[in-house]
Amino acid sequence: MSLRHAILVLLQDQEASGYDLAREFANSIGLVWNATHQQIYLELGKLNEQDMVKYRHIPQDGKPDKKLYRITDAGRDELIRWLRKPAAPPRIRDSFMVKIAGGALSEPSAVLRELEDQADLRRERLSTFEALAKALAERNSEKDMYTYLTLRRGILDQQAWLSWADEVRAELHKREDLPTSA
Amino acid sequence: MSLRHAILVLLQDQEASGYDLAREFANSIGLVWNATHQQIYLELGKLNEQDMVKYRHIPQDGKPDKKLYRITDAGRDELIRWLRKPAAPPRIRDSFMVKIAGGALSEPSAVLRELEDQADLRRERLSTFEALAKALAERNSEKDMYTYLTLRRGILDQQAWLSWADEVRAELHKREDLPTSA
DNA sequence: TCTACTTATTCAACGGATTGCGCAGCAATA
DNA sequence: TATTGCTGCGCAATCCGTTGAATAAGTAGA
Repeated sequence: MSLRHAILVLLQDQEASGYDLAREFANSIGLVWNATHQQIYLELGKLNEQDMVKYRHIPQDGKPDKKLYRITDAGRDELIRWLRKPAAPPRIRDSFMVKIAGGALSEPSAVLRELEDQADLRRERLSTFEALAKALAERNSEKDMYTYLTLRRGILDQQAWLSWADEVRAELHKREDLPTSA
Repeated sequence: MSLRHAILVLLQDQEASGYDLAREFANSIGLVWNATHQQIYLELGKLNEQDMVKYRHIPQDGKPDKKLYRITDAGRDELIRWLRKPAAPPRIRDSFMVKIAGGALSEPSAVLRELEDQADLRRERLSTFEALAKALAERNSEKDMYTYLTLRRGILDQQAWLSWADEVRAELHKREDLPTSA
């Protein structure tokens, strides 16, 4: 659980609606970790109940009304408290690892096929991230730095996965008698 | 959701109780991804209802009775079906990324301190994994291979995180005027 | 003109995961 | 003797996350 804190972080800078947050999410942390708008609205509701945020109701014409949320002092306190509290590193929860263990017992070639599919996806993601990171690095602004670092995290993660895939491929070919190419 | 499939994979080899599975989990996939016994018992219950597994009730003296679960044909079918179905790569859900974005706005030094704490943890985990992997590689048995690959995944993951931490450290030092050492 | 997208919020349902608790008895150790 | 730790199972509550859908009105494009 840290979506609530992610929201509080984003609200530190400016007032925003749930919709705004959903978009901002998609452009920063969400590049790597996405949250749906439902989640965000839900969390905003809870934060409001707990007086971590408050909102102004803004009637609009042409567009639907919106609620502009702002962080409160209680919210800022909670955020700081959370920042101080050390967090446990997240677990890897990759179903593909299960497939490797399972596939070897039934269909090794199917696992290899999926390995290649996943690798393609990862390579694609990698080049997307690299392009975005390059663009951000050139602008070199203070505000973009966190987005840049987030992207770097994503990049290193893809690279690590791809290296792992190389090892898995080699191991499987070594053990089974499988063709060298797909 | 792939705990159910992880369980089915483990049950392919042998009959096991929930307790056994919890332990096996801790020694293979669970090195990297842990599941609690509650989750496992719950999942076994559901799998049983759906006839994916069946069990024999084993009375014991000295110890509490146990249920030895075995995979059924329906379970094996389900497993194969799942193995064939391509899965989406998991998202990175690391609250530390949120902290970086948040900490810079309030207390950069606290974030750096936690970065080092996390790095220590990761380094520890890394050397544990490396020791285990080395031992497994020497035994070089067919059955250990999947555990070995799982460990390699964990190792590469820790290394990637540590590289990222180096970048974060460098970036933060570049921007803020902070001392070079902790 | 009809379709599709954007802005904006919310409800409902389900399933997965975590936390906390309880029961039960044996073995080892402090 | 008292405490801890291991084997073994389970319930209940809560939370987190995903999917799907509904409502509502403007605007851009085929």
